[in-house]
Order: sequence, then C-alpha cells, then structure tokens
Amino acid sequence: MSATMRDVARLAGVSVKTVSNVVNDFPYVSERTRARVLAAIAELGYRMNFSARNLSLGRTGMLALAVPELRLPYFAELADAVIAAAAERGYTVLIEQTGGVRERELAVLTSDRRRMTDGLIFSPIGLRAADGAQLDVDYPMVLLGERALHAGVPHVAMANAEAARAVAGHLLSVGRRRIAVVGSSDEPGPSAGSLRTRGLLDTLAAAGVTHDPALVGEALEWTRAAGAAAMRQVLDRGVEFDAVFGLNDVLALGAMRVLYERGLRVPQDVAVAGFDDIEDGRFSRPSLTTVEPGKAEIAGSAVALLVEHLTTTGPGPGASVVAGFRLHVRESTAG
Amino acid sequence: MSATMRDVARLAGVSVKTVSNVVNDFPYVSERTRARVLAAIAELGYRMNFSARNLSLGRTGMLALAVPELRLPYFAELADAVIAAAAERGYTVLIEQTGGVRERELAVLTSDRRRMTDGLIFSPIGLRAADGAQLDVDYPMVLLGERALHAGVPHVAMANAEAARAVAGHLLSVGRRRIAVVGSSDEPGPSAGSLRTRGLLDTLAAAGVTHDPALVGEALEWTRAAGAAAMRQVLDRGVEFDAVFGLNDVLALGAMRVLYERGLRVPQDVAVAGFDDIEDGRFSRPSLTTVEPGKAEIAGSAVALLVEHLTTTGPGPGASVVAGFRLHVRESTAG
DNA sequence: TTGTAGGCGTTATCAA
DNA sequence: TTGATAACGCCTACAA
Repeated sequence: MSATMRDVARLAGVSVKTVSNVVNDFPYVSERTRARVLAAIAELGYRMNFSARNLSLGRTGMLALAVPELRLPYFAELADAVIAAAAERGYTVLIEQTGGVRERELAVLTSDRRRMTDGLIFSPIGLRAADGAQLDVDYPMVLLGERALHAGVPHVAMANAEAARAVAGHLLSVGRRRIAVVGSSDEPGPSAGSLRTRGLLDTLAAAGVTHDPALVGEALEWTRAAGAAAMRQVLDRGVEFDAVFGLNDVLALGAMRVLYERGLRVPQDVAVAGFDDIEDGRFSRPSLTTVEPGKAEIAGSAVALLVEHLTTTGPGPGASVVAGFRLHVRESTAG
Repeated sequence: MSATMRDVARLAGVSVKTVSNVVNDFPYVSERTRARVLAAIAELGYRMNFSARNLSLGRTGMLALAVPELRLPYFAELADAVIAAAAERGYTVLIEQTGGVRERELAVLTSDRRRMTDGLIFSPIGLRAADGAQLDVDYPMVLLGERALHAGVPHVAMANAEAARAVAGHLLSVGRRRIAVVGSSDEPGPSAGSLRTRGLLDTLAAAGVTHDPALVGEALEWTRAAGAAAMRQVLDRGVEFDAVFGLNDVLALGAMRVLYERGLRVPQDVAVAGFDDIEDGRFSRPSLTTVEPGKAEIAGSAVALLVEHLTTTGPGPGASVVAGFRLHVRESTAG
C-alpha cells in the first residue's frame, strides 16, 4: 500500500491538515515544518490520491473532448491544440470518439464517462437541429460548430462561409468557372459542409457564374476514400469542370488522387482547394491550397469559455466566438 | 446537487447497499426491490459518482497511453486502436503526449496525471538504454517497443528488422541496388529506426550489395518535414540512388515530396518504400509501398497484457509479444 | 501557524 | 436477501 497523508503526518510529527497545506502550497506554513513535511514525503514516496481529492473537491480536473475520429488529421490536430490549452489551465483532457454518428454523439452527452469530467467540449457533426434540446445539459459544455444547433450553449465557430467565399474568390481569380464541390451531404441545416458550400455558391452567383448541380459530389463521411468516391461520382457524370473545392482537406486529397488516376493534371486541367490546412496538404503532390480555420484559436477559446463556465457559478451567457481564418495558396491552384 | 445513493435508497425505502447492489448488477436482489430501486433512480435522475467509487475501489478504470504526438498519423491510428481495445474490457484511455522527448517521457512515469490511471501503455522513443532503471515502476506498465530497453517490463514489439528485410528484399527484386535511408538518427541502441535500418542493411549484405554510408539521411524527428530535410541532405551530397527506404511513412512522404520538387520520378527514377501503413500513403501520388506493422494486434496485446497485469496480483512475468506484419506493394515501387 | 472533527459518495464486512 | 457501519484518503470548517 502506498503512503497516505496520515503516514506523512505521523512521520513528520504534524497533522494531516499541515501536510495538506504543504502539498497544496498554502501560505502560512513555517519553513521549518514545510521542510520536515517535504522530507517525510520524499522518504515515504508519498503521492496524492486523486480519487480522494476529487471526491472531496467535487471536481476531477478533467475536461472531455468529443470529436468524430482521432485518425482524421483535423481532429488530431485540434485535440493536440485543446490538450495544450487545457494544460495551461491545469486541466487534463479525456478524448471521446463519436464516429460522427448521431446516436453516439447523443450518447456522449449522458455517458458515464462524461461524469468523470468537469465539462465537455463537443464537436458534433451528426446531430440535427431537432436534437438541440438534448444539448440542454446540467453541466458546463462548449460547442464547436454552429450556433444554430442550440442557442444558449456557448460555442466556438469557424468562419465557414466567409472562408469559402475567399476560396471561391481565389478560384475565380485564377480563371476557374466550373467548380465541382466534393463532400456535400443531403443533411439540411447549418453544417460546416453546407455553410462552406453556400459560401462558394454565393460568391459564384455574385460573380454572375451559374453553378451546375451536376458538379456536386456527395460524401457521407469526410475521409480520403469518401472524397475519392465523390470525385468519381462527378467524373462519371461526364460534366466538365476546371476546379474542385473539397469541403475539407482529406476530401480534396482523395479527389486529387482520383484526378491523377484519371489522367487529369492539377492545377493545369483542374485546380483543387481544400479546407483545414492539415499537415498532409503541405507535402502532397501538388501541395494543396486550403484554409487554415484558426485551430489554435478555436481550441484556446473553447477551453477558456469552458473553464470560465466552470469557475463561475451558474450557466454562462451562451457566449459565442468566431475564429479568424487564413487562405493558403499553394501549387494545387497556382496559375 | 445531484442525487446520491442515499437519496435513492430513501426514496425506494431500502438501504444504500441495496442500491449499490442494483447499480452493480449484483445477484441476490429480489425482482421487487430491484424494480423499486430502478424506479427511484429514474425518478431522481441518479448518476453514479465516480470519484467516490474510485476511492472506494482503489482503482479508476482508466489506462494511460503515452505516445509522442497525436498528430503523427501512426500514433493517431494506434491510439484509436488502443481506445477500442480498452473499451472492450471496460477501460477508458487517457492519452498523454511526450513529444518523443526524453525528459517528458521520464516525466510521464512519475507524473500526477499518471496516478489517475490504473496502468500505463508506454511508447517511448527518446529514452536510452541507460534509462532502463527508471522503468522499474510500482504500477502496471506495458511497453510498446523493444525489449532491450528494460527486461522485466512486459512489452509488445513489432517485427522491425524482419519487416525491413522484407522491404529490402522487395526493392532488390524490382532491381534496385542503391537504396537511400531516410530518417536515421545517431542514437545508439535498439530503436525502431536502427532495427529497421539493420534489417535493410543485412538483406543488402546477404545479397552481396555494399551500402554507401552517404546514402543515409538523418532525421531528428519522424515527420514529413524531417523526411524532406533528410532527403535533401542525401540529394545534396550528389550520390546516386535508385530507391529510398523511409524509416516510416511520413518520412517517406516527405522524401517523395522532395524528389518531386527535384524532378525525380517515382518509381521510374527512384522507388520509395515506407513503414506503418498510414492512411495517407494509400492516397498519395504515387501511392506508397509500406509495411503494416500490426497496429490492431499491438493495441490488443498491449491492453490484454496490461489488464491481465492489473487483475492478477504481483508483477507479471515480463511477457513479450511480437506482432505480425504485412508488406503492401503499391505504386511507389511498382516495376 | 497548526490541530481536530466531520463529511464527500461508494463499497466491503458481517449480522440479521 | 437486506441493512448498519466502518473504511477509502483528502479537504474545509472551526478551534486552539
């Protein structure tokens, strides 16, 4: 059995409370006793029991982060950023994978595991507007995504539509007019995909360019394989196009792979742009034009909102943050 | 305040212990009382307090997984596999990032956070043989990596040398003789990199092919950027080569990017092979020949060994598992 | 500046 | 089959 505070107290000849004071860096502990206690701690190899502390404190010091899948580069990078932001504030992150599936996303909200944490940073993609009520939970939560999903829950969004308009503007500026969209889904509502699509279409419309619905490729999930399938779908329709907007980077990379297989040159025949600025796109052939959606800012704001929520009493005001973005033009759309 | 067992007990007109029995699916609870208790639980919206249970049980039901970085695809995929394997046995995984830096790896072994978990699955890459003693910890641990790091700690290895020999054999079979190595480091000892390198060199030697030391490119970390830098290092030496063995996939992908920038064709001028079988390599241009090192088996074995360690008394026998591998030949070495 | 008493919510022991 | 009671190890009063 490992040593407890009581053991340390006994060895140091002080009370448990004093040991606690030393361990928690409380003021008002004389140097002499502090030294004695520290010596005893070292001698016994004492380590705090967190279960006991958590029980006593009524908190765990852990935050849950629920994302679709860790193996999707965007979420791996996001998780990394959240872990870093949480660490700065003394919190540990427990990662939860939902697969982007509605049922599993709903399950996260009420799971036992959730109760091991003080709050939740939730990035849902399968939930529909009708599920909004389920987000009315009795613990601190911050949403990553669109406000429309449920007012009243603080959330951090990215500038999906605006960034997509920037992408569209860029594609227009390099002379592209027939722009295929890879990765859209039938789901209605303000998903990242529909907002990005809308941003693109709005810009095209504003430029007087009509968009052919046959240029839209569907993807149920946002993976390379799904991007490849969506690209094939569009190609097999035999419609012409001179650019592809992948609703995120892995979709775009999957699409580029298919373009390569079909003998189409990027960017000469088809320009390709993505969204997320994952590391892969900086080393792909060709390198991928994309939008960096402010991952660090998103992570930082989410943790800040959540911790604020945690340390103040009562529910917050349902704050809202929109992270800044940046367009990175690379080889896949050059010229 | 949320409801406690005491509240449930009161409402159901039973004792706390009975509530506990119901919640934990103990036998010897009459259907009548069970029903009453469940009704009370539903009415009060009772949820178990894990801090209290953990304190009482002396365990947390969490396993720590320490890896270099989640944004490295191999570790994201490994983490995913470990989470799945742990879930099957009712455990939750707490991910710890070390950056692959020795100091942080040592810190993980004694960190406070580690004490929130029942055991550790540890994938060190910065530790040296001399740090072996530090691995003598008083809690259950399973190492991912080479046994030589510390006998006595159960570990799960991949067939680094054997798989590398398979890669070398394949490169030889497609007529390559001057094979550059991307990603080696000066660190002595049985690291994955040195084992893979040795496997390659052994096979070359056995085939009567002498290896030019100028063909080795160094990389301090295993990232695309480092792979690119290592490839440039070799190219800038002006030595000729007809193949590249990236000690892992991201290194190989970084190298491929540089070959492309320098106008070298893959596989016509240079064949490229990697290690890990990350998803990126299946969609890269060209797709990447690689070794699938048995990630699922590694994760499954690690969790199994750890949980076994956890549930039996005393330290285990220092078991050892070597996962099977599989060579995937793709475009980057075709012909 | 330090000590004592009581409680945090669960589980284990042992009677009943 | 169920209940009372004592841990589990720490923290927050309140006292000294």
